Amino acid sequence: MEPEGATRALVMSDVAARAGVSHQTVSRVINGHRNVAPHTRERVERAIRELGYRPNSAARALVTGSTRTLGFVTVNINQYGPGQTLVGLERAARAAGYSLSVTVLDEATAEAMRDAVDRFMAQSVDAVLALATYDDAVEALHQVHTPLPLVTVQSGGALEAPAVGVDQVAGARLATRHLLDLGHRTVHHVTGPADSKEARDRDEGWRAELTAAGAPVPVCLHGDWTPPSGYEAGRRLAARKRAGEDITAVFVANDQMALGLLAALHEEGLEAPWDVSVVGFDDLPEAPYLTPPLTTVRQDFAELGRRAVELVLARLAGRELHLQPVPPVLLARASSGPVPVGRTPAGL
Amino acid sequence: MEPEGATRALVMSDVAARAGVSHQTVSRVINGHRNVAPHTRERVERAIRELGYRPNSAARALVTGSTRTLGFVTVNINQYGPGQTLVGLERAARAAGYSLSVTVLDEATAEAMRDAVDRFMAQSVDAVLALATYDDAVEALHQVHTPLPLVTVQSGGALEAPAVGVDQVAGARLATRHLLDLGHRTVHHVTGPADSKEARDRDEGWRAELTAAGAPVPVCLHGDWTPPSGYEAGRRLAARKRAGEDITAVFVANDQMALGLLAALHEEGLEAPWDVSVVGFDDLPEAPYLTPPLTTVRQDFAELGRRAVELVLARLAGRELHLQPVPPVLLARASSGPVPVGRTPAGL
DNA sequence: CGCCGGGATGTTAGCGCTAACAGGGGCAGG
DNA sequence: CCTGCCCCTGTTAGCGCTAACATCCCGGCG
Repeated sequence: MEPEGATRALVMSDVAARAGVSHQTVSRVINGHRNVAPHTRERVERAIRELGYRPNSAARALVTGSTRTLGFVTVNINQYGPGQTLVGLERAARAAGYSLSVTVLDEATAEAMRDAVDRFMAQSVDAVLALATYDDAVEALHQVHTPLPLVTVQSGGALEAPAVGVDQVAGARLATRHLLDLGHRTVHHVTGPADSKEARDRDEGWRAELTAAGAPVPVCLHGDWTPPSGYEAGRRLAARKRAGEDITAVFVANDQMALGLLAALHEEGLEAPWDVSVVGFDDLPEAPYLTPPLTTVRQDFAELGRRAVELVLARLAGRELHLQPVPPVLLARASSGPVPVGRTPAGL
Repeated sequence: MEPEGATRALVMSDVAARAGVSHQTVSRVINGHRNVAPHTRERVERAIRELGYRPNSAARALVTGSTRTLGFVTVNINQYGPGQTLVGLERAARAAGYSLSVTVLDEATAEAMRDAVDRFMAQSVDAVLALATYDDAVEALHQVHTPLPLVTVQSGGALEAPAVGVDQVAGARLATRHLLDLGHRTVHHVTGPADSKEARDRDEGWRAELTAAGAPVPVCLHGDWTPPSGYEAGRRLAARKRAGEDITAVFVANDQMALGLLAALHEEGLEAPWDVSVVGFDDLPEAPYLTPPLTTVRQDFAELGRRAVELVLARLAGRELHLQPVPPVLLARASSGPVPVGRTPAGL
């Protein structure tokens, strides 16, 4: 047993010498080639173990052309969705024997995106995964002429590149349907930023469900995913309600804004679900503990990550693969209830 | 102008040929060596630009022994702190010309940690950054005999390895002091998980401040960072208060638990700050929009990331560097107020 | 008995880059 | 005008690995 504190880096020929074979045989063992005698294989494996040898990945990458690294670029990881997507992706990549190199964009501009992909190329990652919900980012991705396989996540198919995502439209319909089922005449909507495909998809789903139900489609309010913007929307909504507008249900495009909205409503003396029902999107860990617990739509990020990696590996293997969007799930909690007319909640 | 759609990867000698120099001169230009005639340098640079050439990082890594990649290993990135730390780190690493390879541990066990570091070694990253707030992780880090420079983040100096962190003790003292200054006789505390150094540091800071002020040190409640555990603590606290215990102020070890606690209190008919003052830790984006807006302690993760990278680069350069912990900041909001005796809040 | 085929192993040639040394031309000083 | 030095540039030799080819040995068959 060799002491593991190596003064000099171990190389393949050290293993070869110890096993009494050529370095090429060691290489064959490591790469699992057949045509190695069982006896030899075992001796080599023992030598590797005893020495604690690790193949040099740079040398390997140089000759094979693959670094077994995936690049992931995203914006705004401080939001729940991107963060969870990262976790899901990393887990899936690791399971497949790949490392994940991460870039967090400061801003969702075309230039920043191009720069990030550029860095990935320089780093010679095998493929790039991009969380591209913002149009700027998507556009930048369009412009990047790269021989690298590219898979976009949550881009809503806005790009011809292979993509995976959670079905945002379906999620929004779920939320809207839920409120309609509760007896609300219609549902108001607070959107995410207009340049986000995700936000537009949720808007579209909301609109579609309303139309399908023959409900009027109210003018919607606009936010930017952040709690302050939800707060602002809440104030405006409260004012409109006080002015006599018939507002009983609101679908907010994400939980963070819903939280801000709830706070504003509360300040204005309006309480969910009694005065107005509120549904969010994302299912933050905090959602069940808001006042009131927030009804919301959950996205399965682990599954999303798994599919993204699956897709990228398929492309790497030259296979074409088409994946259906991941279906979201509605979680009904206390923030949504029947229409406020003094009756106790009855329906569902 | 060459068309950039390359059928074959560009190599250094392509650039050399175009610029009419040897590949070594190209190398010199790329690596910013002096002793290159301005005229030549410019011609080479133009050729690089026109061809869109990018040096092959694997070849470079092979010969220099450096991949210019940093490995970052963390647990539980779905929490705000780790996520923000990642962002800060990535930003700082990128600014220094390094890439960040990320591993998210499924569980904070020694084995998982060892495995992660192992992978990093195989990947030949230049150094490893570890977010090691859990004892298991710290212990694992102890056991990992690696020639790789290792810098721990938020480990509270529990390891002899160089470390950076936000001063948790100071943050907890800030929170406690704030409540004491408001006139509370003492401050109760909901801790994080016992095997987290961060949690213990906050506990220690709370205890120290109380002792320094000559205030009694109540038995504390235990949570695990999650909203449900905070909720649970809130219920118990409410019960104790109803049972006649003198509870007027609570310092909760993080915002997520504080949120759960607030919800439980609300359910029990207790409202902050009227019935009890609550202070959290982290400053989630949601904190200002809770009901009531949460007083909390903010950690500067961007700065933390910067220092971590600074430290790791110093070690890589052979310099020894000792950095002071990053000071946290208290943000007083509506969830904390004077002792409840029927008076309206006055001070601050 | 010699030849052939195929499995096991060794040898050689790069992958694309940087480091170390070699050369060559200009300018100052003798 | 030559020497010597310095600045610039080119040439050569690897980094550690894998792929392709060469070699060897063995058994089977004509």
